Amino acid sequence: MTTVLTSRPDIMAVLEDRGYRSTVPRRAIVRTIEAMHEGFTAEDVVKKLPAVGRATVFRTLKLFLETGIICRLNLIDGAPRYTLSRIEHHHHTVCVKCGKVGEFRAATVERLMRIIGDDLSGEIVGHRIELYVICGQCGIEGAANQNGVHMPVHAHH
Amino acid sequence: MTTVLTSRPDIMAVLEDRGYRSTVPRRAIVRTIEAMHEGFTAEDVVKKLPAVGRATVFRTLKLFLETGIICRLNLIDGAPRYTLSRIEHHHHTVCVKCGKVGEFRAATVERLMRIIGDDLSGEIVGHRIELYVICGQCGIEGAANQNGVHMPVHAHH
DNA sequence: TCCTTATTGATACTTTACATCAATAAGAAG
DNA sequence: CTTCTTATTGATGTAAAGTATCAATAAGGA
Repeated sequence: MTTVLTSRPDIMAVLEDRGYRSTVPRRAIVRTIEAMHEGFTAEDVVKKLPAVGRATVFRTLKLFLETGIICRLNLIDGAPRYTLSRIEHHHHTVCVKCGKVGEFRAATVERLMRIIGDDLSGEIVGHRIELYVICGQCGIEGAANQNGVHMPVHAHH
Repeated sequence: MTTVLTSRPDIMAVLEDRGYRSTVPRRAIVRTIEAMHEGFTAEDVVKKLPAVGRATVFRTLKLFLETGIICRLNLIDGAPRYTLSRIEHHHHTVCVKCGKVGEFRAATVERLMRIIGDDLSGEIVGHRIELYVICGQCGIEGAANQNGVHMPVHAHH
């Protein structure tokens, strides 16, 4: 169930269908983020592509977000993390040790939303579910271990 | 089920139990955020308490967050929003029109987590669920209406 | 090849937040 | 009530994250 990788449509084609141009910086950014599995930050992209202006990176990520090409996760701490949208509607797991982002789907979630919606006064227009996990790899590496990404654990609200 | 307000313990008492001092700025901040229902930003507190230094506000909110006294919601856009923790474990609704934050509990959610956890490789250490809604009031005020808080709707991931 | 206009990059700026550090005030002890 | 220790504060500077502006450039249709 974790990280179901279905085939993804060509990103530039999606953009062109919407009337956006296929430019050198955009193609570079697409290539870059396709190569970065398990999520990336805006700063990651800026650093990997010194030839592309900072503003352009942020503009492009924003465009990709609006177009649904990428997802954004606002973590408890640190900069937002992005992932390529691989499956239509999904939710995220974030490893609290290494920051790796995974995706999952669960029909149960959608059913749950409908149940909760009946109890609320307002109308539900969207939802966001993030699971904080200790990923397989970090679980193995265990206690004697210090990693880069810092994630406090008071994330359970 | 929405916004169950159980009685909340005295915040300063909680802090003192943990060895923190009861200071003038801290009491001022507690009073302020207790008066602000439906969430607040760090900047809200800064503006309401010009006598309290900016750094102190951020430090104190961070302390409150670590102590579990307040919750933090990283919205899609704009500054993080905080709420007083009124109930032990809960989730949030955010109005995409006015930004008001509500709280809810649902036993179904906890059950769901256990079901999903069985399917994941890692161990779940926490979760976060946010429902994006159009709150009762905003729903009534309807279309001919422009509010302060801006919230894009691509929030359904 | 030309022409229109979306897009870019440089720059400056804003917002949010943290680090530093001397000055202050909590509160325990006497 | 006074003294003493040290947590806490506020001013200041700085960092990080992201946006606004605008002249220069390059996409891509004609």
